[in-house]
Amino acid sequence: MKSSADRLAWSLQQCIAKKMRMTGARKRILRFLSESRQPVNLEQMGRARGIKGTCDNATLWRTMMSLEEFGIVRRVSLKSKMAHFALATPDEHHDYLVCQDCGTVADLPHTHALDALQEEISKTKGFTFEKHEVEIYGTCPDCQPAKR
Amino acid sequence: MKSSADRLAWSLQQCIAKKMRMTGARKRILRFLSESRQPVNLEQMGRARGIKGTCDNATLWRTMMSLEEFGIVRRVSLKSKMAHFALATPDEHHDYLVCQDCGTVADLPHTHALDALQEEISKTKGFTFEKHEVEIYGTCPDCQPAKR
DNA sequence: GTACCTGCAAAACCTTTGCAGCATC
DNA sequence: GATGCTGCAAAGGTTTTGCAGGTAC
Repeated sequence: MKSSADRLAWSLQQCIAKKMRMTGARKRILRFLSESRQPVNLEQMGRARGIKGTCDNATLWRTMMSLEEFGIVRRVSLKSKMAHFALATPDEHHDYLVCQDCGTVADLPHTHALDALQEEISKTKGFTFEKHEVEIYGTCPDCQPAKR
Repeated sequence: MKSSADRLAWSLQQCIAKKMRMTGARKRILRFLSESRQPVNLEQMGRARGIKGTCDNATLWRTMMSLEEFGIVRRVSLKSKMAHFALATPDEHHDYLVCQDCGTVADLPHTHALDALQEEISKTKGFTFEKHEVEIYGTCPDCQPAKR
């Protein structure tokens, strides 16, 4: 797992490489995304310390659209009404385990079983997974009825 | 794979069990869902032969909400702006393979690799998968650049 | 007859766009 | 100084709700 500082540095560097202007709003947004270990939605971003009151909603959106277009963030669905975003740093997991009851999102670490699954899908379906994304919905430990 | 008739019979039976009133609109909706092998959205449902002109959008929505609440249909995210729904018949796959380029949805048949993945997640994360759902995003054969 | 369902209409909500002014390069 | 970014405001599209009337049980 990369540090927030590493993630921030990576995203800033990407923006420069893509010739995006480094404005105050963008720095604040990238800082927040770097520190967010789970996908966040616009409302969370708008309320965040360091962003609140400094950035219009339209700007937030347009910024996220640009960042997504350049591959710096990913849009994650998560069965939510609102769009969620997460930094698209390389060499980090981008797969999610979502509780169908409470909506908690957990990381889905890369495992051998996942590789095997993708390989099997590639063989049978012809799909490729360069920029794959997996969302698995189940029931988290906290939401499982206490059986005994 | 169950026949459409089987799927329809199951859904009708579920509605009866849940004491939902069997109105004309609901029968038409269930028929359409039974015949749909891919998740469908409200717009598709509203345009479908057998539904078009006979059912208000608000009714469609409220019906889907009821059906979802009773576990008769599932809401599927599919990274689409619009909500998609699919019949939640037992003993059928409810996993999807989505193309990140064209949005095509393919079935993800149950494989041993998927079982292995879930087992591994259960062990390491404590998630259970009674009503699991998996969405995997990759690139379908048609959208892969022709390499040679 | 009662409880639930439906259509119509309008509201609520998230997302998108236009435009004039401003900041970055 | 030119280009791209921002805020404000308003439009667009999907989802949600209220209410009066109708339908299944």
